[in-house]
Amino acid sequence: MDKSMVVSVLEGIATLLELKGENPFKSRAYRTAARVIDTLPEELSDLIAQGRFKGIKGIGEGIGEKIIQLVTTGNLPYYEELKKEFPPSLLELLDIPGVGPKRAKVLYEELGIKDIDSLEKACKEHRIAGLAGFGQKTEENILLGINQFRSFSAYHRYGDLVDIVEELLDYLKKNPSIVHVHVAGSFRRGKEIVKDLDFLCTSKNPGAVMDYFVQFPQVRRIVNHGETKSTVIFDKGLSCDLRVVPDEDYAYALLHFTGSKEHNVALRQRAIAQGKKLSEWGLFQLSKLEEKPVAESESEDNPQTMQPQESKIFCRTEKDVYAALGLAYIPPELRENMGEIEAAQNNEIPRLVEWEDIRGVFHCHTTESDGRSSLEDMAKAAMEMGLEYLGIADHSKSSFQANGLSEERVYAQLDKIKNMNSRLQNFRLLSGIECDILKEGKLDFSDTLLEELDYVVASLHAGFSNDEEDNTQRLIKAMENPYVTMLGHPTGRLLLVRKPYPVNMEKVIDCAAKTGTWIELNAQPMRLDMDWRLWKSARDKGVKCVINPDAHHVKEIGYYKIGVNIARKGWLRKEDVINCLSLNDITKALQIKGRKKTPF
DNA sequence: GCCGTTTTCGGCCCGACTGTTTTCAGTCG
Repeated sequence: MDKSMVVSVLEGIATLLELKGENPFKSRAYRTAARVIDTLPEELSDLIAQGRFKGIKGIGEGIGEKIIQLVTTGNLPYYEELKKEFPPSLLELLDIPGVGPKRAKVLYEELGIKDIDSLEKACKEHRIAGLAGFGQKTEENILLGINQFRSFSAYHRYGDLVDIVEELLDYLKKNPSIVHVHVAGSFRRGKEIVKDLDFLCTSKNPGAVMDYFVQFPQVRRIVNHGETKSTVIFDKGLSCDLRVVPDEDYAYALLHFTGSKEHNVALRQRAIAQGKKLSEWGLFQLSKLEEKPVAESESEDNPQTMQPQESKIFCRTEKDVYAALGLAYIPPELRENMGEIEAAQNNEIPRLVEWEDIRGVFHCHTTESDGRSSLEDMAKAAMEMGLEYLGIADHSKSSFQANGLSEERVYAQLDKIKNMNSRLQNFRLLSGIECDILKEGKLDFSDTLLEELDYVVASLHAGFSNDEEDNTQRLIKAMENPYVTMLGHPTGRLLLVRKPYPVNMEKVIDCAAKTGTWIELNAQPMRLDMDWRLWKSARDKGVKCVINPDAHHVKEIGYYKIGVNIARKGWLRKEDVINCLSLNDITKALQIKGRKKTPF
């Protein structure tokens, strides 16, 4: 039993204890233990075998013994017994916003509700409002929560699909009868939310490819197993198609199945205007009708008296197809029919930023606040990834829930960073803070402290109201502070979980341009905030982007690559992204940035 | 269930918000 399985068992116990209404500190102890195990650099089995498992902070006698039992026997009777007390489907209810363990327990015990469907039914029959502690409003909110959950669960976050896409590509490439294979669809376009996966390959033996595809180990259900197209379902209801086409049609098919629909429609209209026809099966030159009249004898059987003749325009790559339409190559990320066709016609498609351009990142957390990796480990990981600098930005004191740093702890961390930097070569840790934006745009720390740091990320975490003007003014006020270098996750959205708080982004972007504040492209797969749809106009107003992983673990530093996808969707070039600057240049930029001269 | 310069019991992170209440419980971050 590996670490991640132990972590999920401990978290499962914590959830079940909450449902039971046990001492909340007991369930918290299990959550803490899960977190500690998740953070351990070593394998549990090694620690136990070498007798070094005792004495880890957060894991006492009780939980410690359970973990040992779990790791050595692969089973934990305590957990199995706990699970028997509630139907497994009851845990679904906790996914509904507004339903926590206490309410789930009451719903189950009083009304026998054990899954989302029965909860929805009870709401509609107004049986919820009568329960003690529940009212009409709660009933309405739960129903809204169910609708939200349902509408979101049909979609998947890009970042959550990266692994399975790579695994399936590797798997398909191992099959000798597959010549070319590519992921297409909205995943290839780098959309932050993806409904299903589309794969495309070429082969002379489609049947064998289809048989191989449906045997992919992650397949949970086969929906369709055809000759040239199959559909399967992975975990979490993720649907995935694979199509096989002849090798000579690959370019057209890849273009077609990459989309977007809107982009394809625009391309087809362009083709028609040029006397051509574009489909997934090819690009065809249509001959003029009068040149090829259909023979009279044939026309009697055919209501159409004229048959246009088609001749296929041979294209080996997508680039060839675009060229045949008089267009420069359009990268998949831009294919949203948002100006890319006009740009391609005028040869104005920019050279988009690539992840290899990134030289360092800001906004990373450590164990000092709510991160799960130490400062030392984060620095080491960043160096190993070939980055030149790593910005640390732990939470500020108002973020209690994230163990935000007090002034004293900020100064202590600053000293530690200076000390580490004195021993580092060709790499630098940058000292920063993710400073909470409080009511009325006040910052969580005084300017005196902020001035000491290399940079400041200002973020809104709590207390955002439903008043757009109020939220907007808070962000603006924060950006006007001369020590605020960048605005963190500007809209606060959590993809498929929480909508952005109401904020006038146009005003925020204008203020960023005016004050020279950088805007973050937070690359946490849950956030990807600011949205790609806003970047092009922000760029045109002179706003600089900073792609940050918002990493809470060494493994999350690499999230910046997902951020680069989004930056590309936002038409950003290397020169628009601040962290494409070398360590030398970033140091200079921070000297100006952190001490903005103009008072606002 | 964990922990200890408040040490073997008693506290454990804090505050906003909402909706339910008549002083507070549940949820969320």
